[in-house]
Amino acid sequence: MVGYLGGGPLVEGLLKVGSCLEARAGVSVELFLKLVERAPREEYGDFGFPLLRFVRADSIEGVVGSVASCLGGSVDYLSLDVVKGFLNIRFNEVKLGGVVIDLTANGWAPGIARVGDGEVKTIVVEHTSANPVHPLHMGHARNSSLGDTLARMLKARGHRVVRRFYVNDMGRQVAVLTLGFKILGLTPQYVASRLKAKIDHAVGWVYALTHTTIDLVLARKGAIEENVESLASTIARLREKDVELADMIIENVMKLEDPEAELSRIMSRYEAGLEPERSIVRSVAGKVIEGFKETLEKLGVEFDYWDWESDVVWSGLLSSTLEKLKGSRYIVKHKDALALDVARVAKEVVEPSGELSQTIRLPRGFEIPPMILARSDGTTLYWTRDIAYSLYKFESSKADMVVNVIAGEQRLPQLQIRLALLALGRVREAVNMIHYDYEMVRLPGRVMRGRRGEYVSLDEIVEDAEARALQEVLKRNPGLGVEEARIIAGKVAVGAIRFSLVQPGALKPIVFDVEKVLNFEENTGPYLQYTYARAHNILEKHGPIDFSLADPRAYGDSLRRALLIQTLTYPLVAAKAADELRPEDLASYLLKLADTFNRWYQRDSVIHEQDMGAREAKAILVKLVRDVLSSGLGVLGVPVLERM
RNA sequence: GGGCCCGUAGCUCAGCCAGGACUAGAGCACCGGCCUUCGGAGCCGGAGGUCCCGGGUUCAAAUCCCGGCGGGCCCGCCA
Repeated sequence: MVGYLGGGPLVEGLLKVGSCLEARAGVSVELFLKLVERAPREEYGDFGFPLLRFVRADSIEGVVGSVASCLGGSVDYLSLDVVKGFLNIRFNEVKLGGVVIDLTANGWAPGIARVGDGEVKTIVVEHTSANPVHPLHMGHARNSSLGDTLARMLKARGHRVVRRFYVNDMGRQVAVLTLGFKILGLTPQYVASRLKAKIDHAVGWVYALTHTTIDLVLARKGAIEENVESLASTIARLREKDVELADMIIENVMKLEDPEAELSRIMSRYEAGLEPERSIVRSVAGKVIEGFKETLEKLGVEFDYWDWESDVVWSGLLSSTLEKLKGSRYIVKHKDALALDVARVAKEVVEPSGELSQTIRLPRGFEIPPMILARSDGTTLYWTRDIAYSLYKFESSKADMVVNVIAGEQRLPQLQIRLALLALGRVREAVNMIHYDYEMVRLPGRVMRGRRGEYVSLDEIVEDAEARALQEVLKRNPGLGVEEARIIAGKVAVGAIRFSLVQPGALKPIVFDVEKVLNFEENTGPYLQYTYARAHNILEKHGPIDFSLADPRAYGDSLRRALLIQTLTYPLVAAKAADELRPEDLASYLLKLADTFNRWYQRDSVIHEQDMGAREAKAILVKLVRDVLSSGLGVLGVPVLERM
């Protein structure tokens, strides 16, 4: 079983019940923790476990009696009983409260329960990995928010976490961009200053213009199916920004007889490390990455490593991996190209093993197409490089697990990569490479298309949110200086954006709605930030807590009691959310906690409390809430604020 | 044509994986109260639902299975 260190008295109580249940009823502690849940009604107790699923109805009473005697006197602050087939656990709030008061006096605060010493893993989280050809947009924001939150959760759980960004600089997209800059013969810095734009935005403009013009050429030749008029109008729209530069790109691209051949040439020259492609790509993509960093920094997202796809090739890692693949018995020729028969890997390696087919996630009855490893001209494809990179992620960090935060549209290639790892005999890596998939953010009625310059950039969203937050802050705190208001507004904006992207389950399609992100009311990040600020200020007004005076009998009141139980559940909820990679569970827990707290403090004053024992006990409750919010918001990357 | 994801109040979502305490919960918007505050980004109350549809399994289905429908994504010597 996984450990839950430092979970506090409530979690320890539950764990003891779980281990007694394991000893006396054969229900594993793990299963117990999975199924135990808050009781829906107070009269049932605090937590319930559906024992009827595991034990015959007529023997339930006996089993629970046996569990109770197993517990013996080891925990005196909880009791068990049976209602409607559920094993119900009720905490004695006065005894539990007493334990908590002592612990808190000695510096304990609820945080994510940590795994045991022997269970610490090294986990690589690769996320965002946007193509360095245009600025980050809302779609990437969901990826970054999820990825960064996962990394924070796993780290708080006690694991070693390595955050990686994979720079895709070898694909056609970068080649398109390189063509644009080759034509211009200008640096991205110069273009940016001419356009008076942030550098990644300026590069994005060159990219969209070059790409769309290429497509126009191809469409006219009938090589691709795109509407010529709509391409032309996109070009006209983009051109307005800087007619002179635009015309250079447009005219020169139009002159190309075979743009596709030109792109291939650029790609293979870059793959070979030749100039000027090498310098152009590295400098242009490098500048875009600088723009990414600036944007991500605002959101509190950082990386440990920026891995360039080209380095995977130039370091020889790709060729050595390819050599190993060539030695595999699953290698085939597919229409003259070197390919891997991943369908056969699935049939021969995965299917016979029930365990593998669960983790590898094979779609049922689906013909998995062969995976082309190299074009007939010998150049490689991005997924071939991704096989090598996958191995690199494991090896360079000695990782036990790799979490790839990648949109759901890449499910098939991700599956093929896992199968390729199996073909190489790398079972451990295949099983421990998790595709954390999420559905993409869409604009109402259409998708965001970087190659047409159609997207809502993340910088714009952050700016809008900051402006909106600033209005709110100034409205609510007229006395605040503008500088301080700006700082606060920035944090509120980040809280709003990150929370809104992490709160819905990752598989829910999100249609982007500015108003929704800019809403700061209940069920939002700012609502939680506000609740934290209130809790903090109550404690400030209250002054230092005198723990020796705190009287746990004060926790008999039903809202206070609810708050006590709820805050003490945090270590378990957060640990489970981390283990299951479900940030949304943590988000909804925090919202519920904030609701309970807001309901309570408005009708049960702390600093006006006359009874000193109750006053200090209540102050401790506020501290528990504040500490939980601080931990939870920290994990979600929502900044905490003491004033707002 | 095949595969995968999603479908719960007008809107955004939780609950589904591990079926029972569900008389299906929140928020937004709407209606009515709290401007006598430990800061109203809050609190109290109201109204609002064929849990997409149809079968099946079960003592019991929003939850599991089958078949549809609707939306999205994928099935390329693109990334």
